[in-house]
Amino acid sequence: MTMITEIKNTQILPREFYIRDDVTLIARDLLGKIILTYIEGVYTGGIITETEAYAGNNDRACHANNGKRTARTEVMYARGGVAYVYLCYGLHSMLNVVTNEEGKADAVLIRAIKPLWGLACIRKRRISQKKENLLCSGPGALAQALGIDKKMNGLPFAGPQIFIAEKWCTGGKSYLAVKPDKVIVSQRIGVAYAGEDALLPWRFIVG
DNA sequence: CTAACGATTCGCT
DNA sequence: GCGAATCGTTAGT
Repeated sequence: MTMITEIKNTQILPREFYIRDDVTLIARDLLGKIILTYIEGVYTGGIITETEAYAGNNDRACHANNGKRTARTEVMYARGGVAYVYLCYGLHSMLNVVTNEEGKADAVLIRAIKPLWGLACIRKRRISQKKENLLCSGPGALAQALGIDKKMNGLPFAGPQIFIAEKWCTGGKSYLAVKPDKVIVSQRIGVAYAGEDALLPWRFIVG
């Protein structure tokens, strides 16, 4: 009964949010935003707490560096606001937010969230993880917690399967994205192969 | 076709 | 701290 009201009050991030040229700015701005998936009738999600920026040009850590086009990277060239999901080490799905206009292959890797919605379901998906604070920390863990895999590659963050929002209404309550008052900046994880580009301060954590 | 490896995680020492 | 798990993607033969 309250469903219609809830949907109406929810504020999905507008497409313009993603269509900006500075991917590091977007990576920062994503901190504190609300992210959820809707799978088999269950919403799971939380607040974004850690991101990394990857730039299509002049960033050797980026899969689509300097125009590299393969079947896997193709979605990175799409218009911003859709998901880039790929499998890492044969077992972990990585969730990225594609940004910038069509043809510019920037993306933001979501590395961690603070889980708030669908905790029972999240714990079920993360059955092997006993520590509550590690449920959604790390890109592979986070994707597993939210039920994200390659099937979600290319889906828009405007829903209905995956959402990023400024405001989310559920259970008669509304939640606003929180602007972190402190952001810790550091080098990106696991990109040593990128040479000098591995040193770029493009990892952002809510402090 | 083949081989090497990765934007990682977890359990064990 | 170390190493196994595990397979799609990629580049090279």
